[in-house]
Amino acid sequence: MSDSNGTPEAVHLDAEYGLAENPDDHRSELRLWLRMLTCTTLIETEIRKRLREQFDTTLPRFDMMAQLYRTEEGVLLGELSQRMMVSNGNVTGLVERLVQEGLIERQVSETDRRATRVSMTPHGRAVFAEMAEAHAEWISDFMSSVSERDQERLWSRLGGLKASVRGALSDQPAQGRKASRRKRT
Amino acid sequence: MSDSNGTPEAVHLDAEYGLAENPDDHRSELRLWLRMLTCTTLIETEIRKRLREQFDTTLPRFDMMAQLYRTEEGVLLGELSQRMMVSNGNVTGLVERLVQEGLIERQVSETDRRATRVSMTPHGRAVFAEMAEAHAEWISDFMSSVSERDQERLWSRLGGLKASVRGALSDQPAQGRKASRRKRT
DNA sequence: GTTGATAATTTTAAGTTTAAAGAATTTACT
DNA sequence: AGTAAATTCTTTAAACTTAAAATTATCAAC
Repeated sequence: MSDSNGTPEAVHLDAEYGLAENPDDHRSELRLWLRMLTCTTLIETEIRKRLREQFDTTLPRFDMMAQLYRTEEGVLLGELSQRMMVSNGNVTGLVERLVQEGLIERQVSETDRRATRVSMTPHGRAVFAEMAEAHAEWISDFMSSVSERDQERLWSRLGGLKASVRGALSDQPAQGRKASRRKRT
Repeated sequence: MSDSNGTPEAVHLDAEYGLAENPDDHRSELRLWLRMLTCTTLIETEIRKRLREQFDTTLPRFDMMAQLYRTEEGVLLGELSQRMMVSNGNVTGLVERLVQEGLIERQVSETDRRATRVSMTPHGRAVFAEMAEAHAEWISDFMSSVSERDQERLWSRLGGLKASVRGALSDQPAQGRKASRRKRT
């Protein structure tokens, strides 16, 4: 099995290694799960590498800026935590580093002094716009062999999967939050 | 918009927040990418939580044990790094912790004293078998609203995506490894 | 006006993760 | 046989990440 210059094709190991040999040992859900993990990790690893090499930044910082870029009026930290799907403590640290780089800024909420709203500085916007363009090109390139139609189908079916997961999680007993407060008539 | 007991449905924020409002600002590839991220993060977060609560362990440790479980004769550290899709340095640390827990053990390779092979202890196997069963049930439950047919389609199309990504990455210029060495006739 | 429950974020301790440098070993070349 | 290059893993420094406790603030109930 050779590529065009006669050398053996690279053999890639990843999270799916060894599944094909024992197909009955693994339910289809598990194989699907490992494939999702493999695909996202593959892409993430390459994005991380290119962000470091070309923009001297990290993937979590890029992710935070991406969320802030989409909301010009700024985002509360709690909301940022949810949108980035990371813990509050992690957000605090990331914000600190981006503030130090002059890319974002904090404002204490005028209506609730516990809350902090974070937004991008003009400088941050300019820097991010450049990274975002490159990032979009990379993603496009990664998916260049997948037809628009297949991408659309994947997007749609992953939406079904997402709803299934959300549904399964919401059937869990609530952990004593919000549901019992605010009894106002 | 209410669920069955009349309260408003929970509103979930995640990495896809804000995309629908500006569909033209984002290529389909980007939306697909963010959906993939959202799905995998959603599932990972819940698995992590249950592993901690029910088995007092962490997701990376579980992942390492899952790879070792599939290969009874043990795995070299470099190969483990590839199969787990994490760096060599990370693997070293994780191995150390699992060795300390008595779940896995190291053997220096007889044929190459640089290399270390890692395998599960009998105790580790027993512990992992239990976790693996629960884990498979969880994944099944998460995907319970997705038909077998749709899972099959997702698996297949994600395979196409994976190949596309691999292809895009292999078109990158090699970084001076193996390819330029070994001129032997 | 006071109080207890809740909310929003920070801090803490621990684990994970990366990239790069270092050490020991192996392999290829001369 | 000697040497240079490559390999395999460990160590290091820094960043990220989590869960839980702590701190500060808000708000509904009384």
